[in-house]
Order: sequence, then C-alpha cells, then structure tokens
Amino acid sequence: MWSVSISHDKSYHHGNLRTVLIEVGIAMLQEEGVEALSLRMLAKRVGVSHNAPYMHFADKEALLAAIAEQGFLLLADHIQSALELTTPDEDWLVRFHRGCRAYVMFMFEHKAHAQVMFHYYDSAKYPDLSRASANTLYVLESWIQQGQAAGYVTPGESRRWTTLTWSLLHGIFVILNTKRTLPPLGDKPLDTLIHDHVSSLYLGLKPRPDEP
Amino acid sequence: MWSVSISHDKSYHHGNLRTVLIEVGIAMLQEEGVEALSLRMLAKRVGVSHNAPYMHFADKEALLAAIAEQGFLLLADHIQSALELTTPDEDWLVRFHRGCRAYVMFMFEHKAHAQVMFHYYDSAKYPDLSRASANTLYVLESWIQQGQAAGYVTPGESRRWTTLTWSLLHGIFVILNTKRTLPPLGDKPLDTLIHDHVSSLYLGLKPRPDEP
DNA sequence: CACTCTATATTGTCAGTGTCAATATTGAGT
DNA sequence: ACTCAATATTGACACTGACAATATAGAGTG
Repeated sequence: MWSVSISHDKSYHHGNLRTVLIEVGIAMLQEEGVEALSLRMLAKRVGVSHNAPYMHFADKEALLAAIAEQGFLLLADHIQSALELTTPDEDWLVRFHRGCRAYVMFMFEHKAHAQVMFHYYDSAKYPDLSRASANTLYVLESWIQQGQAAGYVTPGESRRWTTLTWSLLHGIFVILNTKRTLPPLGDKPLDTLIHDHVSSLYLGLKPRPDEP
Repeated sequence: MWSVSISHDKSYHHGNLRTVLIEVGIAMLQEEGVEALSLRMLAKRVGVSHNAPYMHFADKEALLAAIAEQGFLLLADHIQSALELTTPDEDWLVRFHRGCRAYVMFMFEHKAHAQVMFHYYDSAKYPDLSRASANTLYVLESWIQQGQAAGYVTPGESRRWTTLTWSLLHGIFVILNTKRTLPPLGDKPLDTLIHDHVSSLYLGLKPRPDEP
C-alpha cells in the first residue's frame, strides 16, 4: 500500500512524500504541539515546496487524521503485544493490569499521536481513521471478553465494560498529563499511579461475593 | 470583581469588554469550534477594533485560559448543586451517581468550555485558572470523602479515588463525544449510557464482602 | 526510440490571522 | 482646568491555509 523507495533524493518527484510528511509531522507535533504545527514549516523542513503536501492531503486536518489513524493502529498493536506476553495459566487480572499499563504508557510515549487521536473527525471523510479506531475498540473488547470467559466480567455486557475501560484509561492519561493534579499525586512515579488507579477499578471486576 | 455596567453603548471606552469578550468567545466556540475561533472575528463581532482584546488578554491563549477558568468554576458549582439536592438520609451511592451524571451532562451542555478546559496551561502563567481547577478537585474530593464517611470508600485514599473518578468521568465524556464508538452504544440515550458506565465503576466502591 | 498522458511538484497569489508599535480618546483625580 | 493612566484605534508585518496556473518527470504505448 505504501510506496517503496525509502531514500528521498533531490529528484523532482519525491517518491515517498506522504510517508515522510507523516513522520516529520509527528516529530514536529512532539516538539512544538498541535497549535504550532503549520503545513508550510513542515514542507520546508521536508525540503519541498509549500504546496506539495496538498497532493497527498486535501487539508491540514487530513494530515492530522492520518497521524491519528497511525496512532490507533500502533496503539492496538502495542496493547495486543502487551497482552500476549503471558503464560497460558496467567490470571486474567494480571493481564488486565498489564494491558492498562501498556495503554497509558503508550499515550505518554506517543504524545504526538495523543494530541490528535481524540478530536472529532467526520467519519465519512476519513474512513481509514474510522476503521483504525474501530479496530482498537475490537482489540479492547476481545480483551474484556477474555475476562468474561475467566469469570471476571458479568456476561453479555462486554461492550459496556470496554467503553468503560477505554474511558478510564483515556481519562487517566489526560488528567495525569495536564498535571493540574495537586502535589500528593505528583510525587509518585507514573507507574505507581497507573497501578493504583487501575487497581481501584478492577475491584469492580472481581466476581460477586457469591463466588469465592 | 467584574465591572458593573451591562449595556455596552457606542462609547469609546467599552467599560465591559473583558466580560463580553469571554461571553461572545464562548458562543463562537460553541458554533465553530476552537480551531475556527479567531481573535479578529471575535473583536469584529463584539464591535470593537481588532486589537482591543489585547488590552484584556496578553494572548489568544490567555482568553482561552479565562474561559477554561470559568468552566472549572461553573463545573464545581454545578456538581455541588447536584450533590446538595438531597434528603439527609440519602444513600451515598445515590448521591454519587447523581454527581457523576451531573458532571458528564455539564460537559455535554458546555462543549465550548469543554474544548479548552483540558489543554495544558502553564500554571505559573495562569494562577487563576490553576486555582479554579484545584477548587474543582477539592469539590470532587470532599464528595468522595463523604463516601468514606459512609463506609463506601476505603479510608486514607481519597485523593486516589478522586482522580480515579475524575479520570473516568472525563474519559466517558470524551469517548462518548467523539462518537467513534460503534452502533450498539449509539442507540441508547445518553442518560442510560452514563448510568451504566458509572454503575460499573461503583461496584468497586461497595464495601468489601465482610460487610453486608 | 519518440510521444503522450497523468501523477507529482512548483510558483504565484490572496484573504485571514496573531501580534507588535504608534497614536488617539476618554474619564477620574488633582 | 490639567494631568495622567487606562482603554481603544489605526497601521504594519510576517506567517498561514488554500486555490489556481504552470512546470516536470516517469510510465505506458506506438
């Protein structure tokens, strides 16, 4: 699907521009933030005319949507990898906790993507982004369904538990990231914070008292 | 604290400009979104020169910070009001649920504020915003502490439960608002969605099995 | 090989935008 | 009546997103 040539020489036809624009765009998002990112500076930095990006993206928004799409694909992969690091008899709660940690850490380590993933995009306009986002949801849901199979989640409500979990994980990232929380939280390392928060949640996931 | 004159005639000195800029700014945020908001259009719409806003706000960001500040103040009020509609013997879980609902509904009904409340702002640059945000946190925390007094929340961890709750509520709003959730969720009315999600959470809040 | 055709990139242009500087207007306090 | 500081205006500049017209190159065809 992507073009093949990697090196972009000084030829008139870049050959790889779309991919490079996304890569450098991500770098600039990381360095300066969304509101500081301009297509013109991006073009200049890539070494291309100020209008070249418009061959590959209808819009500035379209570029951001492409980055968001990549974010969702990477996120789904990252979570799945984290879940797969497992022994066959591993307790589901342990896996649940590891997945949550993987989600939040991914966001902190990919702030460029995070900045554009949760804006509103017209799904008709960006079907690929829509698919990528739906794919992430499926990954999360199948994870929760494993919890149902293990008896940790009440059956028949996997979608509800999925959006609940997603909401919580996203919220944890945003609240911790804006750093408007007061000192007592700020002292602990990020890892501990994630662990503590998620622990609190999965108390609600434990089997009802009528099971040991 | 705010200036008193309400009507803004065609006098050279507006007398009320800061307040009006915030109000009209909120209206424009609601209509067109953050990225479409420009100080110049705002000034034109208020009927003032394109540089008048710079008397009251150092920056475009400063205006948005002022709106965010107002958002936190309103939010804290809204939640507190919702919590106070109560009979003295009301079960804390009922109050908890009502507060959560109030939070999410507030966000949906104040999307203008919501758009600017959770960006990163330099807290040294905007101490008022910082205070307002901290104030909201205190309101949430005292709410949770009532839950501790009622025996619903494990003692000594109110800050953790507070940020957990805040994270979840914020996440619910964002996830539901971006509408990238799949159809099965989209059918239910918002109210039911909030109820279902929060219900799932407060299973974790119930007293441990060693209490009836 | 020559030739066309299309994807790709460039140059030129324009209205809008954020922000600085310089200037004008006003009203409150002396 | 006069001063002065707060407030608003006009003017200017570089930068931005986006459109239109033009240039280039490389792949497919004869």
